[in-house]
Amino acid sequence: MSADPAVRREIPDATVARLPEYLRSLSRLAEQGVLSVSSEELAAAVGVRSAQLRKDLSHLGSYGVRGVGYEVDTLALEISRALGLTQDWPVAIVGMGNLGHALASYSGFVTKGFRIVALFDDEPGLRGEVVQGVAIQPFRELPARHALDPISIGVIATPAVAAQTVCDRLVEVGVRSILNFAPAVLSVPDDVDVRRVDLSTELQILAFHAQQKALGALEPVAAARGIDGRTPSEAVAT
Amino acid sequence: MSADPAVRREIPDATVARLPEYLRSLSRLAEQGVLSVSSEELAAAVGVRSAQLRKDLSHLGSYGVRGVGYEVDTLALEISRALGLTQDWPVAIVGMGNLGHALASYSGFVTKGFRIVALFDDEPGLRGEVVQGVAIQPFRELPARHALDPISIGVIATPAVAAQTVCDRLVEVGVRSILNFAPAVLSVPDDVDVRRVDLSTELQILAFHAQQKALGALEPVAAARGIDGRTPSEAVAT
DNA sequence: CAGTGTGAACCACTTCACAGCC
DNA sequence: GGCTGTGAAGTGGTTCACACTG
Repeated sequence: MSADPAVRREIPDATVARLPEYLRSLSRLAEQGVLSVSSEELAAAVGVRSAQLRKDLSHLGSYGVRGVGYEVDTLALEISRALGLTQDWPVAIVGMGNLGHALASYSGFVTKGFRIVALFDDEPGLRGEVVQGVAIQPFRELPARHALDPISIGVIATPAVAAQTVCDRLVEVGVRSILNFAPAVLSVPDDVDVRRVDLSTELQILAFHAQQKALGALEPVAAARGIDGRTPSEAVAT
Repeated sequence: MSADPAVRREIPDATVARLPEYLRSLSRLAEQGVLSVSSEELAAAVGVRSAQLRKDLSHLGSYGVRGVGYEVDTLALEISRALGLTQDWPVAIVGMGNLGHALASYSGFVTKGFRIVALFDDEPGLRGEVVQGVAIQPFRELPARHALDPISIGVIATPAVAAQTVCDRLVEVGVRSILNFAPAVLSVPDDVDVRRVDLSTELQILAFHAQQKALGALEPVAAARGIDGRTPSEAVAT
């Protein structure tokens, strides 16, 4: 195996998942004119431990100053670079119901690196409607649209039944990154990356924790005196 | 202590996060009239390994039949029970923009266990609009609404700037489970459970993987120099 | 015998604690 | 002196492989 010294690959998935949070906090700090932060401060803002933050950042390289902290701008730039946000990612949304509209209008989209280049929906009533400067077109236009200006990321916001078909078409034209909001498991080739966001899954997880709390509460025995000051041992964490 | 023998608590978070997926697949199978599945089949449908599935299910109890598999109905019921879906969870949505509308209309909501009891938005133009049988009301009505029919889960679908205030009010009246769609980190007391769903985080994670793939692709010759890629062994996984 | 349930090995991530540097 | 960067220890989750059972 290789112990390549000069590399910055091999960033753990768990770290990658937190980088966007760090970036968001850094952007806010930058807006407020803050020039420098310590790992302690930034970690507090994001809601992680400072050791975790430092370890995460160490995967990107050494961008802090010992005894001082991190320069906000520099760190933000390095995280952006690591995430690939210094380049432009053309995004297409398929399915322009309420969710599709919400996504298209979502401010976070426009910000860093992402650019909506196409909106698809076969509903005749939506044909031609312009959202955020982009006109909704029938999904069959995908190949032509893609040929014109290649799509990097496809967002599926259709009903579950349509999701797999839409996904297949996207993969067909060459889209390799898919964000799926439909409650369906998509099957794709190995080289395609799918992430799923699902409301009902999240609700069910909340319900589980809520139930646990409820069950714990009516556990009379152990509560010798401690209903109030829960030991800081382990709160229900995300 | 806490070695309660008669309990089946202590389900790992990672398992809890997968149970909703299992449940969804089981429901689909049930619809198709399938009566029994093996761990192999169900795992394939969900996209996990069969050993993982069996281990997960073992945390709930022993509901399979050796040499045969799992009875679809029974297993679905047990998972529902474990997740707390056999009871009713009253949900309120705050912020009825496109996203709020999308969430309110989301079919997954209505299904198991979740019931929308209130929709809030201060926008005068939305006042009184009825979505899925529930009228939108000003957020200041929260305490009254909650007193009338307590809310278990609050969904925040407001802009980021309003999120913390909305969250504080929810916590104030006693809501202990919050699903946050706003791109903001909420601070809450220990006993409140917050889950965040964030579009731009997901996009950024996709962008990272896409970039990795791109870098890997132009590796064939240039490994000698500082560029380095990764071994082609394992593809980018979620 | 086919397929579950599970100890044990393995692996990834987190946390600790401190050396190193500004 | 203060804070980063990081080996080492600790924790939790996954995978293996097989004993067990209907």
